[in-house]
Amino acid sequence: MPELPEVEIVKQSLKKKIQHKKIKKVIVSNRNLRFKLHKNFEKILENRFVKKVLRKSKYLILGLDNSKYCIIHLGMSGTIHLMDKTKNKNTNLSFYQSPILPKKHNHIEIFFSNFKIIYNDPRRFGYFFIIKNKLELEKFFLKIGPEVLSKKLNFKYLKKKLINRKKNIKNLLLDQNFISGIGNIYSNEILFYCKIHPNKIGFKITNKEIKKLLYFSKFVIKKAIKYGGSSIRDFKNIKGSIGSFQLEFNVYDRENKKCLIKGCNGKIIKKFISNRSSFFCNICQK
DNA sequence: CCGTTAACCTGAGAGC
DNA sequence: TGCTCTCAGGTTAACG
Repeated sequence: MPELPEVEIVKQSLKKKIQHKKIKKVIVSNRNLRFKLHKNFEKILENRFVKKVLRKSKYLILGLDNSKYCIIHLGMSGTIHLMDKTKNKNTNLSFYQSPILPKKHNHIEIFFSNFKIIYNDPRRFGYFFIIKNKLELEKFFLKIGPEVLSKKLNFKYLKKKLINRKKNIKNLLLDQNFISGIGNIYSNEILFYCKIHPNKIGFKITNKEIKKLLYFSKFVIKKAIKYGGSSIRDFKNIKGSIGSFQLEFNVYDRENKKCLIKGCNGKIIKKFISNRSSFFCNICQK
């Protein structure tokens, strides 16, 4: 269930482990992920060197030495685990979820010389996608909105995109064609910092608020990366977890708690806005 | 084109 | 203990 910061952390640990390494073997036990796995998935990956490990928005990208790319989206419950052959020890690279993984949800195993990585995904909303070449990769990412941290996300872009938009700002922040990389946790946190009500309609967002949105969306995402992402729900079970942004939440999962702004007597409201839970201060956010 | 809703899945936790 | 219900960090097809 990762957003940009969590995917970034997975990328960093994955890169350290598999970049410049050769894929020896691939074993797939379930091809039915969000999208059916490529017919020749194993063949395409086997005996290839991983030249690059990248991340764009919420996607992981493995660049192979045959000019192909493997894009990975973790969906809501996808995690990547590392199994060391010699130590027979399982390390969860996606530490935002419990390291205990029921084997029945291990769908893909990628073997390197003395370790393997395992893709585990109970809900199977995640997917692996093969991209032919660099041009196709660029095309793929042109279809989604600018990444929250990119320079393409600027005042001019937001101003233009907000004209006549009747969607509320919470939904717009979650819309990957509007801005990519933000999910439910961070959209709530960003709007809290901006003091904008999640239900505020796009075209009613003022210039001053656009500036705040730009500043705080980049600020929150960068801060979350710095804290190693958010480890929620199972995080208490994870020893040695470095993801600690959940301790910095102002609104997410803080229903009925006091607003953390000094002097504000507001409390945090939980409300469903378009099927996603929204958390906001009933006084601060207008 | 735009906006909304339901759907895709499984498992954890709450309430009874 | 066990049943039923709701909810979960995401996306997208289908519809009006």
